[in-house]
Amino acid sequence: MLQVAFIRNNKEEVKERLTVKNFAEVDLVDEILSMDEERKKLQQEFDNTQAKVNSTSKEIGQLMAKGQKENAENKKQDVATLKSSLQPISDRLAIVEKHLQDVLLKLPNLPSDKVPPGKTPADNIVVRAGGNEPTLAANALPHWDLIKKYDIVDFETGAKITGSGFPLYKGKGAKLQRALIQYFLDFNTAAGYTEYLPPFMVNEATAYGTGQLPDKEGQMYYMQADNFYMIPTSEVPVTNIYRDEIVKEENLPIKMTAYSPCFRREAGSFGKDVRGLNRVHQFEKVEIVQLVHPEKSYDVLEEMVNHVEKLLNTLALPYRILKLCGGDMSFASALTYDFEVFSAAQQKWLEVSSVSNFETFQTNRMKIRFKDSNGKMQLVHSLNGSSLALPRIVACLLENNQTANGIKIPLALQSYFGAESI
RNA sequence: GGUGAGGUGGAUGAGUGGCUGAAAUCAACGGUUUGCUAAACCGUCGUACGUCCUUAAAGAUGUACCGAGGGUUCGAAUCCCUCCCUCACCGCCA
Repeated sequence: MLQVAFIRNNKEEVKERLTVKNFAEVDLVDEILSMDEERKKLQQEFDNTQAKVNSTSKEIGQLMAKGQKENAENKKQDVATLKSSLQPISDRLAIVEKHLQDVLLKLPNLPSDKVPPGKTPADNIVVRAGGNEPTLAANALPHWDLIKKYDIVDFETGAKITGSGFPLYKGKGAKLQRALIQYFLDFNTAAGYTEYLPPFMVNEATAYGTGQLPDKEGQMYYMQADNFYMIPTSEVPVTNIYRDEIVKEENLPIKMTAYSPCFRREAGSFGKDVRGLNRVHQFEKVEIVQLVHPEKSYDVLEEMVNHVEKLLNTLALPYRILKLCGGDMSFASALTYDFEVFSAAQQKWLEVSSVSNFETFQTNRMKIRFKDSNGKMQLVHSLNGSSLALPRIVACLLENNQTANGIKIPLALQSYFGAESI
């Protein structure tokens, strides 16, 4: 959520940058500012009247103490009059504040000035690429055939148990999940990230904090009886660890990592690109999150990108890093790098990580602040990235590493997996 | 699910209708003292939204906030209602 004061002071810039993100309702900015004006006027009126009520009430107390009952009764009348004039003001104020809040929640984050213009994924910029594309045998199979051949993921039974898009991993397939999770977590903690295992359901306040609500309401599984949401990523519970906290400046950066299953309804995204592990409703992911000093967030973003790149390199998969254009960025992000791996049998790039700087967009909602050296309150910046999401890594790994003698497990993973191949 | 006890500032904790935005202690910060550390002493020490003043910082001032939301009252941390959460015990249970 953007800060009203910032919008007030940078109106034209805000509009311009929202346009970069292809945000259609730029007029909301003017609406916000006029509502904020009204809010301030009402607040002032309310405060002044309330101040009179308070001081008069104090006088009444003193008069009562002196036994001047009649004077006190007169003052009571005064207060009653004041209060009746107060009611409509506070009613109106509540409406304006609520409306202002609702509209503010609709505004996406501003893209940073480093964001390239563009509308579709085709406008994203390839920053760099690495790894080597394998040359596969003529009879190479896509991963949805490989998982059957080796009997490691059973979609049909997953669908029987729950529904489509809920894979049932089996045998070495299950162990590969466990090995990847363990390996990723170890890799992250070695880089100074503290490991967490968070709740997999969150309440409403938490879902608002990271921006899932109200923007992505329909994308989360919802438990009506308890008003909980299944997490779409561990970013949600992990970033909220520090909600409503004032952290010490010297404790920044705060670096956290967590494994969790991720639940996504993926409403409206059926059709192509959903075969096999390419798009599922439940998947495993290891996430990294940082809360940092605002001056450092863009350096940290690069650091996180390098971290993920290093991890991908150890898996020896062909990858590329994209800087997302304005039109392809998520609601809450100011700058995002996507990582894609090349799935050789599908001849297709698959997204396996998204590393973003949210600046103060999330922390303003969550009120995660620190007191700077001048004693002023400032919002910290939040960043996160996948390190890494499993299904597409597995898809790519199966396809690219298939041989006549089975599927080769990358060296870095072998000690976790306990074998050199499937 | 049941019963009981609770939720007050960074922490402990006092506070049962006006003198309480909140005692006291600890922590933290600044200073004095000091060979260093420690101790002692002095001072500062919540957040948000406004207003005034100012180039700004600082300062002054108003309002709100003692789990959340309502209510009673001239006046609520304090009384009443609803909800949430924590702890203990019981029940159920991986």
